[in-house]
Amino acid sequence: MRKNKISHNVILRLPRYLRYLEELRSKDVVRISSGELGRLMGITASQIRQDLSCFGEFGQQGYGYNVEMLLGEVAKILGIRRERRAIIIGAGNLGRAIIGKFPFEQYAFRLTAAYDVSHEIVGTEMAGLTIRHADTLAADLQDSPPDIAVLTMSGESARTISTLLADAGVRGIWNFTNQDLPNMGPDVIVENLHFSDSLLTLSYYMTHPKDNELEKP
Amino acid sequence: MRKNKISHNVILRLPRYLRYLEELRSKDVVRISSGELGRLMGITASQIRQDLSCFGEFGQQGYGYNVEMLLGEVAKILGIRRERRAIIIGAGNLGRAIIGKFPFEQYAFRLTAAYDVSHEIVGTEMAGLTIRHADTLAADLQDSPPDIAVLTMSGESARTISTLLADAGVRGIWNFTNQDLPNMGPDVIVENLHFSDSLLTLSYYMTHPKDNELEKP
DNA sequence: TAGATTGTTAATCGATTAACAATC
DNA sequence: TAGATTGTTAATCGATTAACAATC
Repeated sequence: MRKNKISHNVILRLPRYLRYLEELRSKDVVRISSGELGRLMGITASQIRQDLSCFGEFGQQGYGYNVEMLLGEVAKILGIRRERRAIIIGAGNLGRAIIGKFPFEQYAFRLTAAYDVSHEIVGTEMAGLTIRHADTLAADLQDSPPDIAVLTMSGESARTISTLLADAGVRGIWNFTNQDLPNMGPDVIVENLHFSDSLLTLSYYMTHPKDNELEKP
Repeated sequence: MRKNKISHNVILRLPRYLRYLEELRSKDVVRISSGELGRLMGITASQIRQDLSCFGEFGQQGYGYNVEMLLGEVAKILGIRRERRAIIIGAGNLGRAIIGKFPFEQYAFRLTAAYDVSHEIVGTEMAGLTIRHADTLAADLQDSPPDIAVLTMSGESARTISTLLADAGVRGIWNFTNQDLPNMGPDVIVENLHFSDSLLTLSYYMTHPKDNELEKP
């Protein structure tokens, strides 16, 4: 039975389910029970069944889940379906790493434009894209804005640019800058990837080893 | 009063407290109440007081918290104190972005070595570091291992290298690869930064706009 | 002093785990 | 059929919010 409101914790686990199911499929595993999957992932079978039940009934009593089918369902839940367009703003080292290495296609995204302001970078080609000058961004957005924008430039311009993007109809922002973005209303989803928050979490757990204790029965 | 066990949720909020306090300090704000800070951060005053009370008593009735002092306390809780050493493995675009731009010093880390396997990269200098060949890693670790290692190479070698690191006494791994690392026991803390999990979370919320509804009273 | 705001205890809310009837 | 495992309901556990005495 579908729940009305899906909790954030459930949503954060979905990509993990996807990863484990992909791994199982790559190993040609056909079926998996919540018990086995739970052991693999280090979570309870109950939690898996509870999580999945938010979205539908994907298993079969006495059998478990078909890996291929469940993978497809989780992908669908996560929105990996028909192609969406992405642009990236900032083609410095981080931007280049993402342009060159990140498997957008795997998640049904297509990177269609990249921007920078450095005249050494603008005009160069990278993974089939010619880097454009950020000054042309506003005009480029006029026609048909992309679904998401990836912010990999330095932080100062993050707030201005994200407002520009939101106004142009971009509905998702994947924010790698160290800046928090202004609230752009409920129609624009922002996902932050704050490197420093992550390092500080590591730092905390290294400083307080006790808190990391956990045992499995 | 200090709690015995600090919940993960509390720990994840600490870096955010740090960021907001830094911003307040940069604006020369001297004191802040839990109420004000809560309004700023979009969380309840209760939660802030509850969170902080896990670690000690940092406020004063009728006054609130001294920004400078609380900032110092949060930094201390997060382990930002005397210098710790970090090495980075992988000096491709992502590695270079981190070597060049990430403010390790701000978090009391000092980047002391960088490794790669490409002969085009090995030997080059970057932010004062000469990139070393990864083959020398094992030997380099003998003397005194760094506190943490940052994994920014491609994923295939992640498992092997992290075992090597753990055996050498590295106590923290900041993992940017798309691989999950093997369990290296309670003494080695792993912090994953899975780009794709983050993009999928964005994708989910863009696909299910309803779940993102939230209102403030 | 009066007003403000803390730290903490109690109440509420939500998430995880356990249990089990349904059924493949 | 018998065994296994689901989806779901109930029980437990934990986290957030509210309330308030203490006190600056």
